[in-house]
Amino acid sequence: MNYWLLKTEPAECSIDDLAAQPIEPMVWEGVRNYQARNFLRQMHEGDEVFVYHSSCKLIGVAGTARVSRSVYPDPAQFDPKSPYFDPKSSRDSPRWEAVDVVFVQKFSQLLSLDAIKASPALEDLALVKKGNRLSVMPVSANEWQAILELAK
DNA sequence: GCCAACGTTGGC
DNA sequence: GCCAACGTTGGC
Repeated sequence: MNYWLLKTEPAECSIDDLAAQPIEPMVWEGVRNYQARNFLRQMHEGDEVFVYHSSCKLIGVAGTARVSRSVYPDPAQFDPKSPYFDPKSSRDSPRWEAVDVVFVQKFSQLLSLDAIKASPALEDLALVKKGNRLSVMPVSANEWQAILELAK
């Protein structure tokens, strides 16, 4: 079992949107960065993920979800109406990947980016490394536990 | 809106 | 394959 952090803009897909469909999986589409895509490829069914709200007022980890379907071609890349459409991609050789995730929990209080930065246990978290803008990144087992503790 | 820190593109 | 120009991310 592995742990991950997925960034999302809550205006697009928030922890509340996930919570609103506790049974139906959410298609995690639109990742358009090769390094992030390569992490998607390493995700397995059952892996747990932090849902991180970015580009918004309350920045931080809002809750957790679980991978319910491992990697498959991102349907949005084939859809001309989608903002994630990629004309250079084809069904024969898709460029981009998606996974499905299902809601697990919303933290009673969002764990802010400030609190994450202030935690010595999280100083190596990829999220707070200088210049890291990946929307999909790995989280170690220790970091996973540390964040859960801080979110209590 | 600013801007640092990237990633991507395309001419050469 | 180099690299300048350009685009994007995302916190502030």
